[in-house]
Amino acid sequence: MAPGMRERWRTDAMRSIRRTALDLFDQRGFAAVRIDDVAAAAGVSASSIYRYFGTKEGLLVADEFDSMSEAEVREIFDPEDPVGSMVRAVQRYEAAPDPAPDLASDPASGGVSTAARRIRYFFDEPSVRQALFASLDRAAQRIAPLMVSDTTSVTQARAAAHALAFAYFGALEQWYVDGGQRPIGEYVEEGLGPLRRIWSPVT
Amino acid sequence: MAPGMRERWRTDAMRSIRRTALDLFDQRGFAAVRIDDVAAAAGVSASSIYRYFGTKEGLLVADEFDSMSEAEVREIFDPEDPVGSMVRAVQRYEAAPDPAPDLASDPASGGVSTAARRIRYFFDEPSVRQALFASLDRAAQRIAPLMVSDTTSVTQARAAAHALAFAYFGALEQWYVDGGQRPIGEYVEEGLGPLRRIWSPVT
DNA sequence: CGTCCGTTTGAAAGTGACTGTCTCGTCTCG
DNA sequence: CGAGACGAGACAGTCACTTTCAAACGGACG
Repeated sequence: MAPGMRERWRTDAMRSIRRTALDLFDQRGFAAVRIDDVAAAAGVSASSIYRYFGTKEGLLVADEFDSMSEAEVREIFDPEDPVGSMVRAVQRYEAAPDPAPDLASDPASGGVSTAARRIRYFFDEPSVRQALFASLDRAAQRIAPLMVSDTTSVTQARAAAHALAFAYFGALEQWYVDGGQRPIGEYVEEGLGPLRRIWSPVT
Repeated sequence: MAPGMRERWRTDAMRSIRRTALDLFDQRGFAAVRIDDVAAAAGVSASSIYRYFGTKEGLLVADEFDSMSEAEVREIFDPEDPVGSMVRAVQRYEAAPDPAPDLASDPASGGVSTAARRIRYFFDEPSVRQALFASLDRAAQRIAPLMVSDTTSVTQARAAAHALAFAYFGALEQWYVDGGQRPIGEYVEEGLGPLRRIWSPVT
């Protein structure tokens, strides 16, 4: 359970790098910022950034889902109520405080959480959008096996998993397009609501 | 209506380049083939390949949908029966002959249509898979507005469009994983079938 | 048939994301 | 405290992709 100093330092470094990168992206634009710039500003080497995040887009698209164990996935995702699971997941995400809540809020961030600031790139920056698709795809691959049942074939489970993951994306995009006035959860509930008619709790 | 020699030559060149690229990919693997190799083998410049296809993945992921007019999309996609539309679309694709049916079948191709040979890369090559996602995303963006109705909000339409497009992908992947024994149409029908309970013909 | 114009092509140089390898410093464990 | 494992930085290399520019080509018109 004790992670060891090494691992903890790595986690802290990753948070710091991501914050630095986000600040730079907001200032100069995603395309205009090079990995070297982020590395220099964060005080690490470019190699490390690739070790940590894999790609430039990885700085924005965190795969909390990827690092979850099978058990954790099962806990979050209920095959009996997939739509409700997604709604709860996004509500938890929305309510969750910053992974690195800064005591002294950075002037560049304007007090907005990094989670909220990242989302803009999901929809405006094509390459980031693509990376997000890849992330949703991986998530779908993980929940698909959980959906197989007596009444749901492997093919149907696979289709359903991708349908859920990307319908979720669609709802999120609409939330973004609308300027994020109403809470995200409502959009997911509204957008995915019709899917309850297929996989509803207590069928 | 007469396209002019220039345009026709361009179309022929594109077909030829794609065939050449596919042959090279099959021989040496996608990653091991450079754009320069394709250019040299096809007798064009690398610049032209980027002009024609945009990216290396574009050589495999053709966006017939992108080049369709609004009217053509409306003709193919029936908002009253979205699932049926997808099934019919894939059946048409499956039945359609090669865009460039070779009189003398290339020994490298083994008589398999280029359409069938391409699919392998959709699922095995990560970057191609991503490019396909982008293509499905664009398709979803186009059909989403068509799905808005009295009973379907903008949010629901957007979610539904992405759900349909990517559920389709899931069904296709299962078809591929199974080794493509049964026809694709059956997989799409099976995988997307449950969605009929939401948007069925003659509600 | 010759000429001019607009579009397209190829050539070439440049950019930057990403990879592989090596060495060195630092943490962990005995 | 020392041996070994492990991760970070430095560095060179590859290649997808972009931009620019001059030459070549097709098409319309005299």
